[in-house]
Amino acid sequence: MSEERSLNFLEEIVEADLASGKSTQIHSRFPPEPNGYLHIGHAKSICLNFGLADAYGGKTNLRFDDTNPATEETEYVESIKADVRWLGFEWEEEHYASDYFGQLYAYAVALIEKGLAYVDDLSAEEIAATKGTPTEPGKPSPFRNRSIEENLRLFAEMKAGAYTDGEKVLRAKIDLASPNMHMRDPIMYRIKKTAHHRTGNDWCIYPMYDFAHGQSDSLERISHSICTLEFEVHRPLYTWYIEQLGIFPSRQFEFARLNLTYTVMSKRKLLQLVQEELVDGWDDPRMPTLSGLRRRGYTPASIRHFCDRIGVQRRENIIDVGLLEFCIREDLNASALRRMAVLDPIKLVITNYPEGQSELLPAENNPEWEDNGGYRDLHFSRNLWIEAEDFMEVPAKKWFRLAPGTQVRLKNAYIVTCTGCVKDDYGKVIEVHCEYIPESKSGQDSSGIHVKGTIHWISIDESIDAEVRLYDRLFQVENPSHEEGDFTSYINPSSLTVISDAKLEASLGSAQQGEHFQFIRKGYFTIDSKHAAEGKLVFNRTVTLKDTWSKESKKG
RNA sequence: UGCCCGAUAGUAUAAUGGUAGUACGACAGAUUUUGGUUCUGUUUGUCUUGGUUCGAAUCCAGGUCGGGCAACCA
Repeated sequence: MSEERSLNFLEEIVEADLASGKSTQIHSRFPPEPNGYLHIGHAKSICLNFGLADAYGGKTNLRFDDTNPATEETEYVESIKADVRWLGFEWEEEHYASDYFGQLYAYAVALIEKGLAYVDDLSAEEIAATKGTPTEPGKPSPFRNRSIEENLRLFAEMKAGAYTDGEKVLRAKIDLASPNMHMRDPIMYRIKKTAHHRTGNDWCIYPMYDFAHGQSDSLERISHSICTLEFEVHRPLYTWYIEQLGIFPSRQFEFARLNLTYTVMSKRKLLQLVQEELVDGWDDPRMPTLSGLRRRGYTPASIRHFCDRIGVQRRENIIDVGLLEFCIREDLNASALRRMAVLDPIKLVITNYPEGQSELLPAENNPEWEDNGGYRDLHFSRNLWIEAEDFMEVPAKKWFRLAPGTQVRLKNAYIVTCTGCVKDDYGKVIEVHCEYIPESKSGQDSSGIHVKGTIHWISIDESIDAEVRLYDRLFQVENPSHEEGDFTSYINPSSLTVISDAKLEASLGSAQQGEHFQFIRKGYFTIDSKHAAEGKLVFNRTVTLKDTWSKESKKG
């Protein structure tokens, strides 16, 4: 965070609250529901909550909003905790809304005793039908005026399991004519005879989110409860419960959720992609989940920087995924080791380099570092692999690479002059020929020749094989959710390309999971945590390098 | 035809009644043994109509457009 950076609206609120004494300490919380994996939209919320507390000397809790046992699982709890830690944050206290079930039940009883809640026997359909519409008031349930004693008895019976799912609910008695639909006698408790991931079969009634969230914040003394915009209309209800119960007044502030181009961000849609096997699980490297980004090779720092840069406001937004890519390139450019890898190999024969001869040439590990990050030795010989796309028999305009008669430098080695190529019976180029210039050796070049192009290469004798997985954006359109029809019909059919026979420099044979490499001129890569196995190297492409040539070549 | 929220370059985000700035992108150039990095420059913006004011992106009013709200989901 740079010093001259201006405050975002949440920081302004916090500073004002601290200055006025409204808050003495900032206490925030990240409140996920354990029913799915965290995605980059959650990262925005995490960075906001933890960042705010951090900046003002406060603390942040992790609280699982686990009030719906039907969809929640311990597996998700574990993945969420791992993802938050991976992102680089550690919470002060770990809580579960389910820890408050007893307290919440007591709160409900208190509201019944104040005549502010009643047990309703209407079915879900009947309640919906009598709720009215945004322009018409709702109609009271025939059970709305039950006595406090009867409500107390019925609610206790609900808790004791005397009724079946859906047979009765507990409703707050507020205002059926409210223009805010959430105030039209909202449901507080429903019967669900379902085992809960933490409380097992202790309960058969569960509080609704609206009856749990605000009180949970209050119980934890959360000073600033920040959430996304869609909960804005819930705020009056949240406040109503707090006031009627006379408990600590946490205050809620809403911000606009993150949207990213060429992907989807709703848990429902992400779940659909997983269930329909349109992707390889929640951690598919094309997914915007934190586990997917991690497997893809994104670093926690790059995601944190991204969240810093996108800012926070209350207006709907869609961030260009190019900004995320900029952030990871920025990070990896500074940290990743440079290595040579040929993804689409074609043979290059240096016809004037003696058969059987070879030499070791030093290559820098990272030109951004002091001393270039040290050097490793590259094996050089007569027969090399080069990238097929680095040769054009009929060169394009502004072509700096190999074509009959042109000169290029082989990175860290010699300048070569292309003398021609060999084709198969179908006219496909299968071999490129060239002659090297001995006095142009890298680091001791006395040739005086300046070439525009430099290409990467691998000595055929010393190369190793690997599978390389190239990823592109998952969707073909900027905003799949805004298109006609099912969003899955906009999936990019070439979002994954698997190369089974890439040629890598030998040093990559010892690559470890979690290490990041720049394959020179090709992009940033990391070991795939899922497909790599003993004796089988598999790399994921995190992101390509910025490619001004591809733009230039498209100009025609 | 209800209620709530919002509207600043292509995308985000500042300017808090006083010179519309920054980032990413795009474009042009320099440097470069990665068509990478780095550096320099250029381009594009206050939704609209009124009002208040010496002065409005900012305050007020009307309009337009966008988002949200009628789950026993969160």
